[in-house]
Amino acid sequence: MNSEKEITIYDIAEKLNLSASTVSRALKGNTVIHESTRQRVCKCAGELGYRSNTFASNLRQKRTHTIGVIVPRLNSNFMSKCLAGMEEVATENGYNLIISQSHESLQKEAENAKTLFNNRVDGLIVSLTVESGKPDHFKPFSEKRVPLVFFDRIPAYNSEACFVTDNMELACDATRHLIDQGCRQLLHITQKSGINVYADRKSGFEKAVKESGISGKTVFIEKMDIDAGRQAANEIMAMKKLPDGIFVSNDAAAIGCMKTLRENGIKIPEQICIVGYNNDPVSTLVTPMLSTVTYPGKEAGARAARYLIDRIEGRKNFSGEKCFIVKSELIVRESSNRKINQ
Amino acid sequence: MNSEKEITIYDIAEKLNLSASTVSRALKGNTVIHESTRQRVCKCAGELGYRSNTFASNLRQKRTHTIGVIVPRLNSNFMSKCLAGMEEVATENGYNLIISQSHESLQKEAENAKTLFNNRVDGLIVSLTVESGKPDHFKPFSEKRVPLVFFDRIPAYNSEACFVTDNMELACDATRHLIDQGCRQLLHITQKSGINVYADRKSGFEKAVKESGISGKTVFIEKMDIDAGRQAANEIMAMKKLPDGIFVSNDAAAIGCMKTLRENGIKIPEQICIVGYNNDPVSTLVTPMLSTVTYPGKEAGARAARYLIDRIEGRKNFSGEKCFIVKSELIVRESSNRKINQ
DNA sequence: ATGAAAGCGCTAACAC
DNA sequence: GTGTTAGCGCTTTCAT
Repeated sequence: MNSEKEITIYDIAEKLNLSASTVSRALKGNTVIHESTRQRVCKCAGELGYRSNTFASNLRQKRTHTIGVIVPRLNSNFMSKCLAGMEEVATENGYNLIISQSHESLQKEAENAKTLFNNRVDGLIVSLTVESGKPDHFKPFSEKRVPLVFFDRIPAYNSEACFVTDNMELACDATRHLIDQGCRQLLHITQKSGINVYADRKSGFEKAVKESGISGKTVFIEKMDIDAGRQAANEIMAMKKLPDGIFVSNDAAAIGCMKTLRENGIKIPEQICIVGYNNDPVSTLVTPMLSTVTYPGKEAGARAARYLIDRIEGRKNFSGEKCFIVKSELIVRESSNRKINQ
Repeated sequence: MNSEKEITIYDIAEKLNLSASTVSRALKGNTVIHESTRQRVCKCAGELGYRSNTFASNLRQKRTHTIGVIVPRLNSNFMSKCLAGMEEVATENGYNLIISQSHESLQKEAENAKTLFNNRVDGLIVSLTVESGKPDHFKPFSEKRVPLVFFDRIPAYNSEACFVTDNMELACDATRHLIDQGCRQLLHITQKSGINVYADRKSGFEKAVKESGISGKTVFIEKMDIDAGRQAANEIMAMKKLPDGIFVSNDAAAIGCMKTLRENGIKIPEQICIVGYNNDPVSTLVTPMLSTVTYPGKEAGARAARYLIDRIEGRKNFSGEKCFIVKSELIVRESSNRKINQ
C-alpha cells in the first residue's frame, strides 16, 4: 500500500520473476496461464496495491468502456429512473456512464456530443432537446461507427434504434377516457415542438377527438413546467366557454394548471377533468390526485443501455432504424374520475 | 473526414513537414509556436478530422480531467440541482463528471468508490449514504492524495472539505417558528441515522424545544419518503394526545404525513402545523402549501466542484477539515401559518 | 505455459 | 521556434 508511486504490472512481474505479459494475462483471468501462477500474481497485486491503468489499456485496445449520455435535464423523477436503469446495466457490464445535460439547448447538446465524441465513448445514449432541428452533431458517431441509441425524445427521421412509449396510442387512450367521463369540450395543453413526445401526444389527442366528432382545441405553452401550466390556466379562465376536459402532455404542467384552476374556484373533476403524462410521484400528492400515463423510465433506460452494449460488443448487428416500444398505461385517479363521485 | 482510420498528430506532422511535438504544441495553443504555424496546424487538423486521443494524453500526463461523483440517489430535485451546479463548473474547466448512485447502500458506495478510484478520477465529490459507518473506502483517495470533498451528507469525523447548510441552526429556526405559531406539543419526524443532515436537524429541534421548555418528541421512520411519512401519520393518529406542531426532516416525508393526517380529518395548520425541509418544488403544489427550509443545491454543487478543481490544479492547498456553509432559510407557507387565518 | 518485443498516441526534457 | 528522443503502462502477436 505505497502511497506515492503507482504500481504497474512490471513491478509485479519483477517481484515474481515473471514477464509483464504473463502478469497481464493472469490479471485478466486468461485461461492459458497456470492456476498457481494466476493466484500468485493476484495475491501480489493485492499486496502491492496495484490498480490497472485504464488509459494504457484503453490506448492499447482502442476502447474506453465508457458510455456517453445526453439528456435534456436530470431533475425529473422520470429521468432519474432512466439513468438508474442505464447505470445498473452499464455497471453490470463493466461500463461507466458520462452523463451530461443539454438544458434543452441545441447548442449545448452539440457541445456535449462533441466532448463525448472526443472522449471516445464506446457508445452514446441520447434524449433530444425540444428544439431539435436536424441534429448534425451526431454524424461523427455514425461516421466512426460508434453505436448510438435514442430514448424518449427521438429524431423525426432517424436511422438509429429508439426506445419510446407509444405516445400517440396512450394520448389517444387518455383522451378517450376524458370523453368517456362525459367531457365534450376538450383541450390539449402542450409545447409547440416537432419532437416526437409532444407531437405524437398531440396527434393522439386529435385522433381521439376526431373519431368522436367532438370539440378539441390545443393551447401551446413555452415550457412544460408548473408555471407555464399556471399560465395556461389563466388563458383558459379567459375563454368564453370553458373546456370540460383537459389533457396535458406532462404532469408538471398539468399540476400547475390544475392548481390555478382550483384557485379560481373551478371544481376538478366535476367541472373540468384533467389528465397528465409521466406518472411523476407528485401526481399522487396533489389534491385531487392526478390521472396520468405511466412511463417506465427505468426499463426504458435499462433496455437502451443493454441494446447499446450489445451493439458495442458486436453481439448485435446494426439493423437500421428500429423503434422499440416500452409498454405504458393510463392511470385514472381523482382528477378525471367523475364516476366515483356519483 | 475519413471515416475509418484515426488521425494522429503524426499524420498532421507528416503532411505539414513538421515534427509531432510542434503539432502537439500548436494544438494546445503553446505560445512558443509561431502563429502562422499554429494556424496551419489547426487548419490541417480540421480538414483531416483529427481528434485528440484522451488516453494517450492522460497516460502521458497522469491526469484524467475526470471528477467522480457518488450520491445516494439522483431522483430528487435537490440532487439534480447539485449535479447541475457541478456539471457547469466542471465543463467550464474542461472536466467530465462520472456520476454514480449508491442507492443508500454502504456496500454500493464502496464499490462505486473503488471503480472511480481505478478509473483514476482526478478528484471525488461525495454525499454519503445514511448508513455510513466509518467510510474506509475513501482511504485510498487520501493515501494517493486524490482530492476529496463531501457535500450535504458528510462524515462525522472528517478530515476533508465539506459543503453543507447549517442544518442545526435552520432546524432550530423551523422549530422556533412552530412555537411562535402557538404550538406547544411538538413532534419531530426523522430517520434514525448518525448522518449529519438528520442528526443535526434533530439537535436543532431539541435545542429549540429545550430553550422554550415545552414538550418535544421524536418519531423515527425507516426512510425519508412519502410512504414512510404516511406511516408516521398513522402512528400519530394513534397517540392519546395529538401533537400540534410537526417538523419533518425532509419534504417528501412531510407531505406524505400531511396527506394522511388530512385524510383523517385533521386540519392543517389549524390543528397541526407542519414544516418540512429542502424546498422541493412539490412543496408548493400540495394543499396546503408546505412550509420548508431552502437548500440551494446548485450553489452547493458548484462550490464543491470549484473547490475540488482548485485543489486538483494546486491552486488551493489542502488545509485540513473545513466546513463551508451554504446559506439557506426558512420559508413559511400555509402548512404552518396560522396568523394569516386569523 | 511463458517471454520478448513492438507499439497504441501523446508530451516533455533537452538540444539546437 | 522547432526537432529528437524517450517513455507513460498496457496488450498482443510471435516465438519458444
